[in-house]
Amino acid sequence: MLWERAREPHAHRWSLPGGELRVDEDVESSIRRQLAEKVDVRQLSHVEQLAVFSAPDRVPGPRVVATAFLGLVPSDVDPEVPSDTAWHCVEELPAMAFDHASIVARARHRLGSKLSYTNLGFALAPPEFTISLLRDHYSAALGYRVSATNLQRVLSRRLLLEPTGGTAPPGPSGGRPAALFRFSAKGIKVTDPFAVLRPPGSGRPAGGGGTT
Amino acid sequence: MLWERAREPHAHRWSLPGGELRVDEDVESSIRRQLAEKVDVRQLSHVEQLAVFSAPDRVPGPRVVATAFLGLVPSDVDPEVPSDTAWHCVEELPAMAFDHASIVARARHRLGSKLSYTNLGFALAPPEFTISLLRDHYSAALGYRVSATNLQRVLSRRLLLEPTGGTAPPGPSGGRPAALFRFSAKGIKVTDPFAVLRPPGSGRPAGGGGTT
DNA sequence: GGGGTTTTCGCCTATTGGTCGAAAACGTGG
DNA sequence: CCACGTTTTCGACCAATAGGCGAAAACCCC
Repeated sequence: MLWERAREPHAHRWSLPGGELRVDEDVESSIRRQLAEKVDVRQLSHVEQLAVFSAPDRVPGPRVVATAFLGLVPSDVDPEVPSDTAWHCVEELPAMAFDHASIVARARHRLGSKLSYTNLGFALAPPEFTISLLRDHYSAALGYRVSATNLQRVLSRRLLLEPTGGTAPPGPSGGRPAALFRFSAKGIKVTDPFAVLRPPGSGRPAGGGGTT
Repeated sequence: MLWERAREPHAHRWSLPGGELRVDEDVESSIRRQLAEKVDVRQLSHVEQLAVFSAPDRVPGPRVVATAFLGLVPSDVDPEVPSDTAWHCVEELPAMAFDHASIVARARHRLGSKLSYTNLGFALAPPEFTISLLRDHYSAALGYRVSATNLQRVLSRRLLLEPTGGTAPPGPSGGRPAALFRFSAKGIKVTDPFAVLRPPGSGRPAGGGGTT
């Protein structure tokens, strides 16, 4: 989600939402506030620090240090955004202001990596979803085709998929109705690493702490 | 590596090395400068951003935002450090100033996680090393016993180990001389994630960009 | 009811991680 | 110099995971 800058520098170029850190908030509170106030995005399914961008010349004038975040919104929510703001497909991004293009590149890389070894994929989907929908999100994020068969098997083995019992109606061209699933917390708990060679006894990789 | 604070606040408590960001440097240059100037640590085998710590009350007085780093030094180099600075074993850390204990906890978690899915382990070892030495480093970082047999096989399969042909003399209690290895760049290139389900053609997981 | 479509499931294979025990190559002490 | 303890190395074997393929299931429309 980008908004079009009105003023110089870099007028009319697209930039990431953000703003200044207040003295009484930490960086995560700050980005959540910016997103809520400026573009009315409140239903973030995942927020994590990406990196600090601090090159002295990253913006003209006095140096600005930015803490970049990766934020995800489920695909079924579509927040109303101001007129100067719009969603863009990551495959075809416009010219962006400052170093924001490299920030986006980092975010994409991070998301792609974490999809395979965390349960971050569920942050992209609605509470109830079909395997096909989930596969489409994975494909979009990863940039290549993903097998629905394998995706379901891998996630099932990790105990992350729980059938709701319901089914979704097929599309206009027919087809078997897809079973609905929800995310199950019985499996891997965290939204983060694990899989460290293999902790001592545990057959399952152990969960770690927060968003490291 | 910690140094003991002389002044209030938190006098006599141990804290992580660091300092203020200058206007003409980015955060990584800054931490490298601090380590070189203050504690004469110049041979870092790996440096990566950990996270921003920005709670308004993390230090007394005006708010200080810290960008924390994970830095690794090979086990064969032992930089001379000032008298108020000392190496500490992560298993038995002293009381630490501010929120530095939580920073260390994050760093440990990050290192442990990345050991299994990156080649970060080689940053802990000298240019030439035995499997036993490498295993000891892995064990220390992970906090549990690691099998040398398995470590060697896993790393070999990833094409990361290259035998030098030489051997290391056995210890005072005898034993077969250990073969020496060096890190090979033929395998996974990056010091970072990959293993994304499985990119299209590639039998090998594809490498990504920098230190994301 | 037949043809096209989409999902689901079962079988088969390849790769990876993990364990175990034997063999190799060294010191040492009688 | 020869048995013994020690450490490393290597092979065999097993379990868990990932990926591919095709058949069957369940729906649409005509």
